Amino acid sequence: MRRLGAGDYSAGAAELAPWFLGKILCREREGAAARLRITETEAYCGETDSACHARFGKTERTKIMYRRGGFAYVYLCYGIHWLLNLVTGPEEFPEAVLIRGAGMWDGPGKLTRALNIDRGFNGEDLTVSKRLWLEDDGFRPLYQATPRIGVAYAAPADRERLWRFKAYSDSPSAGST
DNA sequence: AAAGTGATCATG
DNA sequence: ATGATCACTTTG
Repeated sequence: MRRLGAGDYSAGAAELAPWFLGKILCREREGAAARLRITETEAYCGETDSACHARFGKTERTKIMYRRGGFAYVYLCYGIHWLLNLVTGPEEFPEAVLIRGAGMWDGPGKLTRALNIDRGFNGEDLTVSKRLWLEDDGFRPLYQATPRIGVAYAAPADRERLWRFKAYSDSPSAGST
């Protein structure tokens, strides 16, 4: 069991999104740590990705995406849901991976609701945080890649990219090594 | 199928 | 200051 460090977040989002599948999302509160295996992710890849929040450049909201990988990017979606993203890549490359499902929760909004993750986690450094981090226990699930959800506004080429990754199983016994 | 919800961003 | 937009969820 190993906490992910800055080096683990240094590749691009499209490469890391499937790699995050099977990693363990750890949320500590009131002395107890919830550990949920990540089952679904999506990659958002920089200013040239017309589905990415950074498509209009660096703003107050997106500036966290321009930091080095390993920070959390948390934003409010549709006025209701806080969505958790993992910033990836080197400084000044605004890429991030949306966590769409983990453990028993499918849906990015349900997950953050269950874990009490809100705007207070935006900018959290997951490589050192005492309340939110990722661990690797070696499990690598099989997965399928599909187009991303909810990006109808993006250019056709970006809509079609297979940047959504879903594990077939969150149980080590049913997956590969 | 469609509403509910409010931060964010562009415009004035 | 105002209006359009939106990486979702729930209800019918």
